[in-house]
Amino acid sequence: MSSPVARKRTISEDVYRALKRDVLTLAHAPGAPLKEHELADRYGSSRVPVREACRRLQQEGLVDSIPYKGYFARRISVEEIADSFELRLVLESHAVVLAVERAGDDQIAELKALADAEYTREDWPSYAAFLEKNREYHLAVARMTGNKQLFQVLRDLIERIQRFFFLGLDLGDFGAEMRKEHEALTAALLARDGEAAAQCVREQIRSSRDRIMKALGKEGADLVGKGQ
Amino acid sequence: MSSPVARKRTISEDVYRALKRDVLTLAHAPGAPLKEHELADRYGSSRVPVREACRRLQQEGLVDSIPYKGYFARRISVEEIADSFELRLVLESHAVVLAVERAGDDQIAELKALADAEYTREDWPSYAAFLEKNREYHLAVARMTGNKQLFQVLRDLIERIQRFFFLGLDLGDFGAEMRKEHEALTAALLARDGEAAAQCVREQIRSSRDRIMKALGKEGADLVGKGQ
DNA sequence: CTCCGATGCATTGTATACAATAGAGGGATG
DNA sequence: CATCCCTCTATTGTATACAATGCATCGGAG
Repeated sequence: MSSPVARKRTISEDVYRALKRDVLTLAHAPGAPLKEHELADRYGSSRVPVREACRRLQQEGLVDSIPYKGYFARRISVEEIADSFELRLVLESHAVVLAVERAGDDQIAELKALADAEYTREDWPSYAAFLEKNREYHLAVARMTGNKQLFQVLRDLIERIQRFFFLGLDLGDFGAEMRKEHEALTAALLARDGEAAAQCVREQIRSSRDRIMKALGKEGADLVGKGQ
Repeated sequence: MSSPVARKRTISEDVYRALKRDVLTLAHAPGAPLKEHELADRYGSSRVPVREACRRLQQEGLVDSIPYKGYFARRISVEEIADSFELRLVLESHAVVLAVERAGDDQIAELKALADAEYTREDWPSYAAFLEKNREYHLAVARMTGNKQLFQVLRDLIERIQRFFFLGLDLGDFGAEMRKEHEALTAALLARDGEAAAQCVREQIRSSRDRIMKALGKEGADLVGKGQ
């Protein structure tokens, strides 16, 4: 699925990757203006690659564009959070059913290496690495469907959802829980039990959503919009 | 859902819309190189807006980009067709269930105006208009879910699928069939019968897919790639 | 004091100039 | 005759110059 030839590097591509990373991790806060010249300095290019990166991110739903006003890191609303998890529930619970039907045992076994993520609290890099590994796990499952369209849609969605976890909410300590959920899912996949796998995924997604929603209710009233 | 204020017009936005339309209707054949200067002439701008439009379409999966080689209207493969319809089946059959739960009677009633599309064979503009109206019907249903994330994903997917219908395949005469299917779906929605609505959608999508796949098998071996 | 409009500045939108790359074609060499 | 390499050209990638727009500021009118 990933291109075997090393893609030619362009500044535009580098800026896109860097800017996307920074938007996903909220290095650019939701709603913050992305000034072309500032970004050009930050990423070491001229305005042109910055603009191309912004346009791509706009199309991904990570950036808003207002003509003659500028680009802005997309705001996060409770509506977006609710909608995103609802969509993810549909897509991913179906994805695992397809994975059960189509993945090889070897592919499923590889998941185990991605299922053991942990992090130490109050340690941002560790937390970011944990989220990254968790995302890789889910993307690996999505890839196993063999459906590239589904994979790409789910990948983009999961990336957008990543942002919610960087809001600085107190989500409690969910490393251990997530690890158990991953192990249960991997087991269900290996057992070729689609319904059990789907159930795992549904629980996991609801659990993530509930953690965020609960934390939002308590402390996040000012962090996110109410969904215009 | 659509912004009430008239968005400022920029050349970049105009080119994006025009180029997208032309890619969707295969005015640019799958695989055809999109030369920046040519497009700039065609759409009456300089290369900059063309490049921005290409970047956006790249992110939508309608255009491929190869650094220092150029942009290309994305090729169509049987794999993409199969994957797209499989994904659409999941998304849209779930969407109608949500629509049943959340849409108002008035919204559903508005569907009737979009359900009566017809076309005359061998008449390209009529055919294009028919497909357009059909798409609007499905987008209206997607909108009724109230889930913007789902709507946008489904909209992009349905747009990509539109391309398949411009391949020039002999799909038979499906105007009447589609109209009946739309009426059945509208009725199911009004009756608030989610399962019946989902069944309608599944049948409709399978029917479309089968028409295309069957026609491809007969005449389209050279029109599309075999995957990868 | 408030409101309104003009003016200036910061920022984005667009065009163009220049640099880098890919690919084709041709000529020398074995 | 095949092969390699060089050059030349078409095309894209990037930087920069200029135009258009939005916004804040300031000054005057009421």
